[in-house]
Amino acid sequence: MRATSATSSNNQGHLPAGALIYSARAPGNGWRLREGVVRLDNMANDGLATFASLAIAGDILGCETLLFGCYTFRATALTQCRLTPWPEGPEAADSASLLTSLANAQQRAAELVALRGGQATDRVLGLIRLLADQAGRVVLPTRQDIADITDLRFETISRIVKQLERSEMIRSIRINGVHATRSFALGVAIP
Amino acid sequence: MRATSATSSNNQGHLPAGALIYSARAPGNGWRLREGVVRLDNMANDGLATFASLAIAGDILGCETLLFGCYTFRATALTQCRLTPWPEGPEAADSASLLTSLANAQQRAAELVALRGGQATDRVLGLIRLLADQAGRVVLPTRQDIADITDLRFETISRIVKQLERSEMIRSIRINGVHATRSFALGVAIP
DNA sequence: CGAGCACTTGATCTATGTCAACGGTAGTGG
DNA sequence: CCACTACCGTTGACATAGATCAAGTGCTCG
Repeated sequence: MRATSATSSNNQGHLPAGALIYSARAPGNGWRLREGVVRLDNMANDGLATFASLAIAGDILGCETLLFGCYTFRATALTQCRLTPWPEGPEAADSASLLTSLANAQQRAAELVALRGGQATDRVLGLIRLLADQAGRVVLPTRQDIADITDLRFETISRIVKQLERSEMIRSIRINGVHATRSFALGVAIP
Repeated sequence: MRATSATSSNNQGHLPAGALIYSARAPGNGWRLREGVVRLDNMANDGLATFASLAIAGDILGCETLLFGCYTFRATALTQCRLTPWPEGPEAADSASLLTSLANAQQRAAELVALRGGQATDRVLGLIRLLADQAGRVVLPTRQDIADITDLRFETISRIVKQLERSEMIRSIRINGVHATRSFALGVAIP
């Protein structure tokens, strides 16, 4: 783990959870995230990574390489991901498509802000809802990754997830190839 | 205060601190923020405003109106602001300009995230640095607005600002027309 | 000069952090 | 196929940063 790169050989842009997608300050191209969840980190000079942002299906990653020639953040896959190169074909520099991406980015920023404010339980629930598919199924990142995203501690996340499970807000399900403690179905409809 | 709108008569797009720029779900056009700091809020159905995002000089506001026909967030001026309509002239739907805005938006999201994590003092200092001009001068928003941005309480902000002043990290200065408790110069260089 | 905010400050409470020990899962190598 | 081991997650006991509650004080503007 933590070795594969999107530019390396991979099966049709599929990357496993935990994989490094690209490194900060490395050269490369942009990507469209088709499936999965990606974590972006600011890399301090001393090599310390601090959570910077989140990308979910549909988002554009690394568009800044078109401007600066290299990536600003480090990107790692939090769940299994599928990426395709961006810009591509006629969609390319289409300004209508860019406008949509800009509006999406501003919406995503607001969602991220919401995940870092208020009660701990609400933050975790907010993230779970953000990551859930239409059927209410989620493959959660590790407790530590959830903690980094919500600015809480992994022990706190562990307690909250367990409590949500006990109160039947979420229900553990098994998905092949996914760690037993990470796949859930929402017990209640997404509001 | 809290009454003027950007679309109303105003002197050359200048708005005073506290002014409403536009309301969520209202129709209108996009804006380029030329000077000042703007707060964006998510408006719940019950009229409750929750902080969603921050815009600083150079940012584009309300670009989603081109897609949806109305604003997603409510925008209010935290300091005196100057706005110009967007898109405008040749800059218009230029995809290079949109790409820059997209990269900026992603950078801004990361900065916002950083303002909501870690020690309270670091968050406030981070915001002060984000808002300071090149000379290290800042007109701070109200304690309550700083609290909403950093997800702290205004009493906590008050204590922290006072402590920064006493430890000479910041120094109060007087600016005409600005409340005595809000204008500061950084006592230490911006790292 | 007086009213209304915005800010300051003290005392106390509590949600979450911290530290520590242990348990379970899954990947690895014999 | 099993044993080993490295993570990852769970749980308890205790500490603390910041929240909350409660008076004040001092700007600004009318």
